[in-house]
Amino acid sequence: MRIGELARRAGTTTRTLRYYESRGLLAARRGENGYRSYDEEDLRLLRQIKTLQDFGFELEETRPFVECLRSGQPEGDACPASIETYRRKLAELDACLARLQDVRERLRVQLARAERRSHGPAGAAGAPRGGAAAPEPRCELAGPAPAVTEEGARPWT
Amino acid sequence: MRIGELARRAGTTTRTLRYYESRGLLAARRGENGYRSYDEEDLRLLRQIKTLQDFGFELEETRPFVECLRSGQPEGDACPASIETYRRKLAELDACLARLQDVRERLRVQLARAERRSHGPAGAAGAPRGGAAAPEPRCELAGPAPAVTEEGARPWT
DNA sequence: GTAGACCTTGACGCCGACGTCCGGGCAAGC
DNA sequence: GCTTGCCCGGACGTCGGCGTCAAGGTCTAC
Repeated sequence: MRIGELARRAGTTTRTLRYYESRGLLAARRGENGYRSYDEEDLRLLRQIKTLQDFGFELEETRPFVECLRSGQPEGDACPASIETYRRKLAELDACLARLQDVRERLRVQLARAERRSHGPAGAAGAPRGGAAAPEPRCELAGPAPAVTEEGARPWT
Repeated sequence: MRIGELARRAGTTTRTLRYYESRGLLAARRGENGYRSYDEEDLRLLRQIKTLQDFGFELEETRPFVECLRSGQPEGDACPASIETYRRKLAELDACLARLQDVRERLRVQLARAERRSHGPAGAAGAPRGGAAAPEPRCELAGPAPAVTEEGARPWT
């Protein structure tokens, strides 16, 4: 299959695929006309990458998994390097969670204090009021995957 | 005081101060020679900004607090807009924590499965072994503040 | 007068993971 | 032949929060 189809099936873009190729992940064969050619294996590699990215892995960190798959393993995390990466990532996540929880608590306290102060004392200035449509959570983790569109039947469109 | 001194006292750099000025936070008076001139109030503004940044606030999100202080309030979070920002941030943090915890759990499960598989079956390839010096936690929150250097007595140096 | 420490503005660099645009080639249907 | 749709590579843009360098002005001490 060509790059456009692979991109659609993987729920990504051609630009992304070319980018991955430039980074050395996901090499493509070429047809006579120079077009990139992919197979089902490549789709699996791509899905592995996407899954890990959803877990907050950086592109580089998905490399062990991709190479593991390419080495013939049925699962990207069947190799020691992949498992090691899992462990590192888990540790990072724990450190991250600890920090965020600490900050959350401190922020909560600050808010409580500020609210207490603003209840009694003077300084009445109309509050912003009304839901201002939350802007962006920001977790550097990308929301709950936007659903991978499989090629077949797409009633919408 | 001039920009260099303020930067030192606030534990930041002159570049940062000029950047804040360009963003409309922290305006400076100018001396006859064109040099920026700051006072203790500015130091307070800066500290407010730093504190919030440590909490993961983006620069723009510190604006309500800074303006609150400039309006004469004794505390940057004494204004409704600041409190509103606290609330938004707290909500964001909660959403972020929920996502991270979910990811953590999924990652933990994946790791456990991968480890189980790699215990029995073949595929013995020397594991990386040895601590590889943790690279970078990444929380977008900046570690536990590097201690603000106050101008007076500095035995080191 | 001259070295050194400080200040000024302006502009480019960085990082990650792509988005977007450009000019041009290729393939298929009408 | 012409349009439409896909493909190619190259290059610049994005975002936040500054770092870093360049070329020059200012003030102080010796």
